[in-house]
Amino acid sequence: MSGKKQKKVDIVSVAKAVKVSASTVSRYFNHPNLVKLATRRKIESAVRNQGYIRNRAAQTIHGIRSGTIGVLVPTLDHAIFAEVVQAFSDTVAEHGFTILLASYGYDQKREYANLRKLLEHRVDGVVLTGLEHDEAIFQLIDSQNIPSVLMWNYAETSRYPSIGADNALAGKLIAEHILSLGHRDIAYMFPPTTGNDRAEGRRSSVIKTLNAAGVIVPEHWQLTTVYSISTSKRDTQDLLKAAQKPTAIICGNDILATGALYGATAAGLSVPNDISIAGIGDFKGSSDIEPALTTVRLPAKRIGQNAAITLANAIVKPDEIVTGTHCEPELIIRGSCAKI
Amino acid sequence: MSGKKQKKVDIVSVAKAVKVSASTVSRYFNHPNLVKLATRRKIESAVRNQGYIRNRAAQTIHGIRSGTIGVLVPTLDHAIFAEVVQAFSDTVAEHGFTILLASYGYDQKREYANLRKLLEHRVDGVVLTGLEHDEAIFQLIDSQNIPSVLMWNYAETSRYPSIGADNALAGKLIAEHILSLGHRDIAYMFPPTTGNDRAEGRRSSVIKTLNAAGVIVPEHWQLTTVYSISTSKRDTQDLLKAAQKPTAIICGNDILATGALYGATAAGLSVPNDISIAGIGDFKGSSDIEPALTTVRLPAKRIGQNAAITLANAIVKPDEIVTGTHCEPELIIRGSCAKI
DNA sequence: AATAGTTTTGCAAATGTTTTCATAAATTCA
DNA sequence: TGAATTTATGAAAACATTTGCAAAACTATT
Repeated sequence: MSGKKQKKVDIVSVAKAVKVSASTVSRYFNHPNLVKLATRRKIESAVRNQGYIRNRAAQTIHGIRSGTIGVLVPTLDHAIFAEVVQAFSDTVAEHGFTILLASYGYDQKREYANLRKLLEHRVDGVVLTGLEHDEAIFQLIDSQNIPSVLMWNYAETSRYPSIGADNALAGKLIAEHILSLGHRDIAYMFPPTTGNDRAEGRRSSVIKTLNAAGVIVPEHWQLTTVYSISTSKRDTQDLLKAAQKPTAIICGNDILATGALYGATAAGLSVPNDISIAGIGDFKGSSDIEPALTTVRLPAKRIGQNAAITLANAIVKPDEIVTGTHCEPELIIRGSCAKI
Repeated sequence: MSGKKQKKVDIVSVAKAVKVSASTVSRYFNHPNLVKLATRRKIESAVRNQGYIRNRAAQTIHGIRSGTIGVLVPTLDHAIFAEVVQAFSDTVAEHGFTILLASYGYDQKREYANLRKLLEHRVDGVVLTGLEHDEAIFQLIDSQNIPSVLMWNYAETSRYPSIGADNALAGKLIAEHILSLGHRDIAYMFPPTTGNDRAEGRRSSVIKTLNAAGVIVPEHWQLTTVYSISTSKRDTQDLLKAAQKPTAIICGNDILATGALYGATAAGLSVPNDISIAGIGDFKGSSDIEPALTTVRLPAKRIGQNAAITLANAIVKPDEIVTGTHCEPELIIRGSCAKI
């Protein structure tokens, strides 16, 4: 398009322009202090007006780091994952890495296939979402011996260092809070938990905490509801049609809780006077809804940042041992729950 | 870790195991029909038990496509961008591409720097978000002559083919709707529009449409509010304290509209009886809120998919000319607006 | 069994860098 | 001013592949 003939511009063409060897140009980029200031200046200007851009691919085959980190998430389409990825990406960018992102829609086969793709690109490290993955995935990563961390959930003994919140603790916090408000007739609503260790951790710990306090949730108050405001709204309305109503509903995440809130209102109940509703997550918007949602904050941003720092560090200092970090969930008391 | 000594596994080690040359193994991957079935079988098994993973970097320096597409978004932290990226990523994945993602927080300097990074990785194509970018960005892309598309907004004459919704049309649709309901005392609320051609397009077209109908919005009803439910809630409350109240508020996006809805309710007004509130975007949740939000749908998923198809096609068929696509915005009438 | 044609394979060069080693140039010091 | 250092540069090998060309190994045909 432009007047200049589209000549291939590489390190050699830059070198030629400066009348210097390719090695020197290479050094200009990688060990600038080894090249004389005057030469550096000349190279700089040649680079500029040829529009030369370094070729990471060519560097990578020397065993030099690719400068990419593979990120595997189930989906970006949940605000909370988007937030984690955003924080992760920003933070690794500060360390000079770019992320290769792949999402697998909770499908293990796709997760494995995506991981292979990332490895073909010789990513310097990998982040997985959640603690549990197909054994084949772990083995594949092991075989490439590149650093890897698990983000979002935390457990002291996970296959790789984990950076995240302890979901069981989150469940415990909210259950204890509801109990402390005097509730005994409690319903709960969780998303389907197969292949989703995060939701499952919360769920079982809510149940355990309630049971420990002597509260047994009758079967028809144990709802399983897909991740959607409209579905949880409908399910809540149905639940509240019965003569026997719970005085509180614990929801597995804030989306479900938002739906439950709408559902309760639609059923003619006042929140929190007639019924208390609690979520888990503290999603964006949860504090703005009317009444504001009592929930447990899972610090997405902090998790993303910490995971990024941990992984970036593991990459540049391969000999240090890598440890996980617990990003504590925190009970956030707002208006949607009240004393009975 | 395993018993096998961590031998470097490359195409050569696979070749050795099969007693065949590296070329043949290479062909096994790239032109399988050129290698005898029996040999193919043997290679396959060697690949499997050595755990060989192809090295895209080594291919890439031969001018072969890298199989990556660079995606530049202002942020992932708005549901709507996350949705676009998700759809884009899923769709290009079907064509064998992986995305290199970089976000720049609406900062042009960072956008440029990120673009350079992506180019260093020799992405096969680039998507930018929105129509307007620094001239340096366009020039950089031009100089590398790789295909590029603009996504999210649509304009017939954009620097690169654009795939998205016409934001001016979206603004027109909602303004016309509000006018058609008989409103004349109209306020509007937009995010700061500097460096955000999307919001600006909507804003000016709302103003134009209102003016054309003889409606002039007084200065104190022209609100500029940052993208946040709580801020727009507060601003709306303030606005509605005055004796003179508008009968409708047009909001630049659904987040602001949601806040406005809360604000109106908090100010003791009933929506839509006392005041109508309209948004733009049709974000997830907009249909679930009470009352459900009247808005204009910007088909994020469709945009992402179309952008992906367009770019993937431009990459594999470099000679075809590439055209943009308008993904029509659509007026969605729900409960938050009523006849005056 | 010889020839012609086809299919399969290997050799070697090429890709764009980095790095080691050696040499040349510049600087310091006596 | 020359030797001893130090600093700056270049030549060539290396990295993991792909590919054009030519040779080898088959098949088919007579």
